[in-house]
Amino acid sequence: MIDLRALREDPDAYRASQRKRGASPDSVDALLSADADHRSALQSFETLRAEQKGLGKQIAKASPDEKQGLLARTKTLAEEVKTAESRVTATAAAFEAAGRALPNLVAGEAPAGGEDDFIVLREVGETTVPENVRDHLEIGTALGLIDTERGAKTSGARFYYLTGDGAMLQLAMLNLAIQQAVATGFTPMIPPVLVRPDAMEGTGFLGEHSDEIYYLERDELYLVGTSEVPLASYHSGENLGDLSEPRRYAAWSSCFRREAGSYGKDTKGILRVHQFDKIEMFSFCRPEDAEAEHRKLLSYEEQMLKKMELPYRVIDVAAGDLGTSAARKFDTEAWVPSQGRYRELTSTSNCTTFQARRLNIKYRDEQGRNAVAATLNGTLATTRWLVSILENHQQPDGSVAVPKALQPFLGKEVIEPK
RNA sequence: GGAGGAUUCGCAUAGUGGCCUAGUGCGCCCGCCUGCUAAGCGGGUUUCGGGUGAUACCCGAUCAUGGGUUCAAAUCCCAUAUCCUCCGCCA
Repeated sequence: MIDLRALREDPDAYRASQRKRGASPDSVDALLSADADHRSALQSFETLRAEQKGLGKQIAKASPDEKQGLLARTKTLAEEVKTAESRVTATAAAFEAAGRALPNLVAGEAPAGGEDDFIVLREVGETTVPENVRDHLEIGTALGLIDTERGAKTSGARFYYLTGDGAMLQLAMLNLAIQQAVATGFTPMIPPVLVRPDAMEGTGFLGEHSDEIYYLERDELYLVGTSEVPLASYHSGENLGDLSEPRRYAAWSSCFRREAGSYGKDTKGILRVHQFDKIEMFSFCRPEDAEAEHRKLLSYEEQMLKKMELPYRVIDVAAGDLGTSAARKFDTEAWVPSQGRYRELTSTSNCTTFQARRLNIKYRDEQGRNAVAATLNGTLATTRWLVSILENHQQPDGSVAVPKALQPFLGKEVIEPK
């Protein structure tokens, strides 16, 4: 949800933001007129209601004779109040719908354009394609780390088992990520992954992503596609005090995605699956600190990538490819030798006050007034990372070298063929 | 699955149709008093929206949520949600 006062003050900024996303600025004007309708309906209702309350007080004190006269007038007034109120309800619904239709104001620095208009901020590490390169599925199958056939037998396409050292490798990576997060001031969390409609709605996932979400109809619960949902919802409806320090959480969770509309895309291996595990960082902070916090989340992601000894690049995602809630987004993409290109491993978004406004998350500002907080999220590790780890660390003899940082968890330096 | 109870300001509670402009206590904020501290005294303190740019003032909404009855609802009626207790079933 957009800041309406800011919108009224400077609608052009929002029109420009829409154009930058490649979306129509008409939705800005639709919201403005819905807002005006709603406010005028509110005002006429409030005037009538004030009159009704005043008369009610007179009646309470009036003598029986006077009462009769007053009652005649209040009866018609009651009708007027009722119609005015229903007009308020109707305009409010239209206004809310228009409000939901407008995505967050894009940050000034974010590049304009669509999916392909990102800017590469930096490339780190050397990308190589080994001779006789094998993809992660070949490696994983040969070493007994990944079993997609039995995954399909049990659950269908895009499901898999991680087995033996494959399971250990993932646990090692997730543990390392949590450890790093705790060391940098995050509170570790294991959140619920089944959530109610209002939690899903509040984080904005029921809009553009609704096809992606598993829904348990009998129980009216959604399976989360990311722990961003339960983490954002954690403080919903709360006032977080002065927020002089950001509140940071890092959650481990399984994530579930239907991958509707991705038929034929990345069908091999574990690059795109219905269920995976993830460590997600989430920050609540003052709006003025959000940009610096965003940089921090990005730097934590890069730290993890370096610990995994992966070549990667950082991109500044273009406006048209931002989510509804994001004002700016940085992705990191790791090198995948078998494909000869970079693939997204992490994504960090600055949602400014957009998400928190919907979830009603406040803090107390310098003047002691309640104000809307900012929220940010970022990925610290996911199952997909295994793709890049296995492929970049494959060795000519068929083994895979374990990154140094994971060796203590795994108890070995190399995963050897059996 | 079944039966009961609960939901009121940050917390605890009072409140059975107009006296609610929601009381009280705790907490918190401001002040007074006082060698210091504690205590005591006085004042303030739900949240959201609008007038409106404004910390003042005025208006409206807000007693879990949504409907209804009424000139008038925290209060009466209906539905729903959540929490708690108990029973049953299951791991």
